[in-house]
Amino acid sequence: MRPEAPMPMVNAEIAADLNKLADLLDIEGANPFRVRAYRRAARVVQGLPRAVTDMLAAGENLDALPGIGPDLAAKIATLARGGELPQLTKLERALPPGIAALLAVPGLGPKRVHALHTALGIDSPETLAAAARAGTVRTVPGFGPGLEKTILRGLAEGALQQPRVRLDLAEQVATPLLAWLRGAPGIGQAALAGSLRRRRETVGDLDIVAEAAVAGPIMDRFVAYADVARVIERGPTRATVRLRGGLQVDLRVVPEASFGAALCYFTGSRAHSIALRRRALARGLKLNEYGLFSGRRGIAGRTEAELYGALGLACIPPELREGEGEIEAAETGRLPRLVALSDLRGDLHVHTDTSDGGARLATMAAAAQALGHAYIAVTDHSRSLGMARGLDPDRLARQIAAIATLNTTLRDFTVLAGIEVDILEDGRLDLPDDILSRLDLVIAAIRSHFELPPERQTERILRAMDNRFVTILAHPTGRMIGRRPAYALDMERVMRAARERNCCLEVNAQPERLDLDDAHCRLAKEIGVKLAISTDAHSTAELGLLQYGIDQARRGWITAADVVNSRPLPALRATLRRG
DNA sequence: GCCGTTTTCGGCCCGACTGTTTTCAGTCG
Repeated sequence: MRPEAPMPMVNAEIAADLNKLADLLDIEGANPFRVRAYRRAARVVQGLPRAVTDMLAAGENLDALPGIGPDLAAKIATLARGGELPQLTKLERALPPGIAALLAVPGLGPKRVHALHTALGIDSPETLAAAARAGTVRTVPGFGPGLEKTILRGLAEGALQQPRVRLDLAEQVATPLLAWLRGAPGIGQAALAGSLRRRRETVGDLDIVAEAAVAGPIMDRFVAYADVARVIERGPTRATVRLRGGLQVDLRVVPEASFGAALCYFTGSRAHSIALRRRALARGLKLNEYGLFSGRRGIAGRTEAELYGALGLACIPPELREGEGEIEAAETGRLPRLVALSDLRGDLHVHTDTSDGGARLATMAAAAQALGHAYIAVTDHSRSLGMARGLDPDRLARQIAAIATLNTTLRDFTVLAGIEVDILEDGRLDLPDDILSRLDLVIAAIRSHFELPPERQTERILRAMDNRFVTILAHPTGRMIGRRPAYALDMERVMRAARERNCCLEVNAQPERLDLDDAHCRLAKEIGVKLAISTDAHSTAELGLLQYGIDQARRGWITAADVVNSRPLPALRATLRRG
């Protein structure tokens, strides 16, 4: 028997190891900037649209990535190939495994964790809880009864694993809260900031920025909100609460002259904010949440546009503020004009009650037209999806006829006949070509056998796209946020194959799918494959989900030209025609 | 550990708030 080859690591595992290394270095008291370099590298790796192992195999230099130099590039390569980092092994020997989890306890950072470990041997949330209950935590220099209480409460509230919340759910919480705040006396502008404003697929907490000459009344109203479970922190201009649902909310109130600067600062991301501040410093200026200053003289801060302008930048849309090249683009006038909801002319993935949708064909068409669409594609499920009452060729033929009849009654609106056809395990499609050939478009989808090895999964999809009637690949990774990971496949190969075959990839706008995600959208643009942003609506209400797909596409630097359903119907038809 | 329109060495974002302290360190965003 040959010795077992080391198991290559996927990006998320590499990022986890880099974060673990950062945590342990932090607790050990390493140079905080060095720690930050590791954390930044972890984020970069986590956000890559492609597997590090693939990049290495293609001979790419990892140190071309932002924030990754020769040392980190070597460490990442070692991890990717399944090797061990001596540095990490050594740290893990010196510090017990549970200790990094302590950093997640509110009020505890690296210094205090280090102090607790040194003084009391605390090395896990369990030993910490015991010590806090016994009242020995307060005996450590720098600790007191207050911190002990904070720690106990944090542990009790399960703050250790506060999960991120899906964007749409966070929005449902944030919208009424913002409306409530707007009722405060003396309040001017007020806006949601943070990752919700950047439209990340999930958010960790809510950030709100408000403008007023006097902050007091707004703070009062904030903490009096009916949904507030606990006030965590409250100063004159800033407060933090936890809502009953568990979400934490930060409010910051600033004077009118500072609103743009505060909004920018609290929108982040942190990487973007840091880059802006460095840029200000390089020009002999200072940037903070109150504005941009030359000495004591304020230069900008009332609006974001003014702020970016004063830094020599075009105003950067919030969705791009991730520290991934947007500042360089804004400097040289290469910011894309991002696709907007108003660019879309229709929706290319819609279900009716013929399969598992909730509304009838005519109802869905009318609802879509009322939204301002010029067309929709009705794409019910194919037969192998039995639980969804999938269509066989006969029922599909009847639906094609029904759509043709409906179209004769519609003005300035067209229903395209389509199908969401299952890709079978071997890559064949669930319906024969003779019926597919009669459709305006064909969406191919994986709905079973998620666990195939990556090579087989990729080949399966490529084979499905070999069918000349397939126009769109639905929810290409199959992930469900918080419920199911993406199936393993070589996305870059899928994208190149799709481009060669003139096939589009879907950006599925269902908030729990958002598939493709932002990073994959950006990769699609690089590779030159076209996208279809669709709702996969199963009811008239879900036709309104398009915005969530737009959000991810914007985060992926996508313009209207990259999106097929931004085209008028004749151009769309020409695009969808296969070789 | 990274990085360069001041720098290849010496910097690295900045302020609010809390709890512990008699003036500030640590955490957080």
